[in-house]
Amino acid sequence: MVARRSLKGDYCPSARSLDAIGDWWSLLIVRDAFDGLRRFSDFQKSLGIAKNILTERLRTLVDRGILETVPVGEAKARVEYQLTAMGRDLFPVMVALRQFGERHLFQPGEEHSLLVEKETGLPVKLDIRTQDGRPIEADETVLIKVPED
Amino acid sequence: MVARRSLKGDYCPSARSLDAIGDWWSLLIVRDAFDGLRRFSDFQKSLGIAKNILTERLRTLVDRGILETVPVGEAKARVEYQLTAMGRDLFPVMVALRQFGERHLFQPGEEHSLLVEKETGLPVKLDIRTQDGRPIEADETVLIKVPED
DNA sequence: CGATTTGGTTTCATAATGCAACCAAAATCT
DNA sequence: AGATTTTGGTTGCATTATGAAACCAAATCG
Repeated sequence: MVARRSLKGDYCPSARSLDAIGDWWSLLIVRDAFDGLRRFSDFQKSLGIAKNILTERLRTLVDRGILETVPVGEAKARVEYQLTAMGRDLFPVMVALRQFGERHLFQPGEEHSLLVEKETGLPVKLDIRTQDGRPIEADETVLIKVPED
Repeated sequence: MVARRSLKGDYCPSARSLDAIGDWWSLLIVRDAFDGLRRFSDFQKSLGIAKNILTERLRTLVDRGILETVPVGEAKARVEYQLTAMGRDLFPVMVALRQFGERHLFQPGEEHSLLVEKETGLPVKLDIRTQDGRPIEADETVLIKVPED
């Protein structure tokens, strides 16, 4: 394949994000981490991912600061994986993907999962707003370039 | 590689979304489409993607209803690609990815692009709220299962 | 009308991924 | 304690996905 190009140096923040978590499995691992999974075997069972690939993905997610290992029990040999603060900041990405899926990728009445507020049980909303709080659409926005200092 | 598993049947909306747009190039193509790119050669120049892969990705994005082709000029042979209504609904995903990147993947003072409101030039915000408008964090939410009717 | 650009397709080499077998350390059972 | 099972991987091999480059027909340009 000649090694796919890294986007780490791209000036577009979306591109860099995809570089960090945009491969096939990484976001699914992060989703499971948000669901509370912590052990190698948990991820493996949940995703049906090959073990060598899971090993590699967990390693790079740790390298990139999205997951961290915590020793389990007395021994330092066995670890669990949990989201870092940076990893938890992927929450809006997960919610955005979820809402797109809910809206467009399910038949009406089809069984699916739903993200709700713990306290009230009501579905959460995600929206894009201006600084003064007015909801805004894509065509009312534009991309500008912020030069280096 | 033995053909990676499709998530089209997964009950998790995030998983289905990733199935639709979660490969290496698709979201970058969608990002460029939001930036106004429409021609094969535009995407090719912007992304540096191999032409055969671009062909395949454009085709599946059209198949999945995220892009649509519009004939250009008189001839039906030449087409441009534009986002469908469904495709435009990926806007929050793009913004969420962008904001994560801005926050975590750039050095302070490093050059980057920024999404702003056309009218005011002010950066847009994205946040997750309860039904009554209170901003909410991941740990105040929980996933429930919505059974089929 | 001839040359160039656009929008691909085909071929080939290589990297990424999956599967299955294997293994050491930890945990559990007797 | 010793035997057995589970956990958390690693290794080797087969296959798929991807990229690069060559090629090509139709549209466009001069």
